[in-house]
Amino acid sequence: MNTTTAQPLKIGELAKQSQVSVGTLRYYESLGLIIPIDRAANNYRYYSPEALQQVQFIKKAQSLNFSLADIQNILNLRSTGQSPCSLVDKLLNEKIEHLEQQIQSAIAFKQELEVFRDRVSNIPPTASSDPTICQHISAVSLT
Amino acid sequence: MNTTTAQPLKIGELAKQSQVSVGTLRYYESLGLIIPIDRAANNYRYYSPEALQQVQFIKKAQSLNFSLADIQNILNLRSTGQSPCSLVDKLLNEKIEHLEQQIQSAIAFKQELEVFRDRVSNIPPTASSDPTICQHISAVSLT
DNA sequence: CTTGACTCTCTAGTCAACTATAGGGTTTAC
DNA sequence: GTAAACCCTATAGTTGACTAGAGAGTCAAG
Repeated sequence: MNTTTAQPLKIGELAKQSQVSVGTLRYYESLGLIIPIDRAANNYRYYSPEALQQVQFIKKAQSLNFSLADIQNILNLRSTGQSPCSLVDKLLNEKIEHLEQQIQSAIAFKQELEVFRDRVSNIPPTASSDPTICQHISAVSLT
Repeated sequence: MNTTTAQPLKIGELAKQSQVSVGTLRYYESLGLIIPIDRAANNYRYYSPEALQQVQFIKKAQSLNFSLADIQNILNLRSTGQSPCSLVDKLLNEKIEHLEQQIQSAIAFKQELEVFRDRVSNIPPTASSDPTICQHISAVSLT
């Protein structure tokens, strides 16, 4: 569809484009997260251009606390005998729900930290070098 | 202030109340995250009741991707020579900012997963047992 | 036709955050 | 006054997610 002819990538190219090390890519493969479309006669890995998006998906999910095992459960369904749809659906619903909880939790925690910060910055200099500040810190903003 | 007389806790009690193992509490102490108010003659650790809140704070921060080192930076300021206020303020501002980014990112990712889920559940059964589903999965919802 | 940049496999090391175990002392309930 | 349940230190092991290194094959430029 694109004007640029989409050629298979060697691992080093995928690494550079995705900002993920070659070692990490091979590690991901060992977990079944990304699989090269081909191994040429020379035994080099060749990746489809979509692999780049897949790696970015992995990175994004990972930055949101998904473990590689989680991600594998989402991505690597080919091997399961059952129809993937209901499975994916279930998994995704769980993940979406969990994400929603995390968002709410993060919003609340951010507010707590803000209250905390404002409290701390209102403590006069003399008081703030008081060792008991730590007691305050530990007691503030902890619902 | 409370009607319940607040007595120092032994490590097992703190563990039970905070749902954190005794081993983990000792580990936290080794990092300087929680410090017992006292060591009795028997060498047992005794914690103030506020320690419970502190442990909950740690757990909450941790669930939001703060490392124990991060948390220690926030909590354990007693030892720094400089006034903690500006330091805490800086740290907290960074953390709040980062949390805000994570929230936005999580919201966006959640939406992506929802789109993804809806796409998957619209694939007819025959298609969904097609091995190429994985190609779709890897190509969908990956901004 | 060789040199340097790439690739391969396999094994081992690292770091964070725990968890478990050994070997011993203490407290509490009966 | 003893047995169970607790506490102590110190060390070692585990898990997840990598990172590094050895030893060897491959490809592209000059």
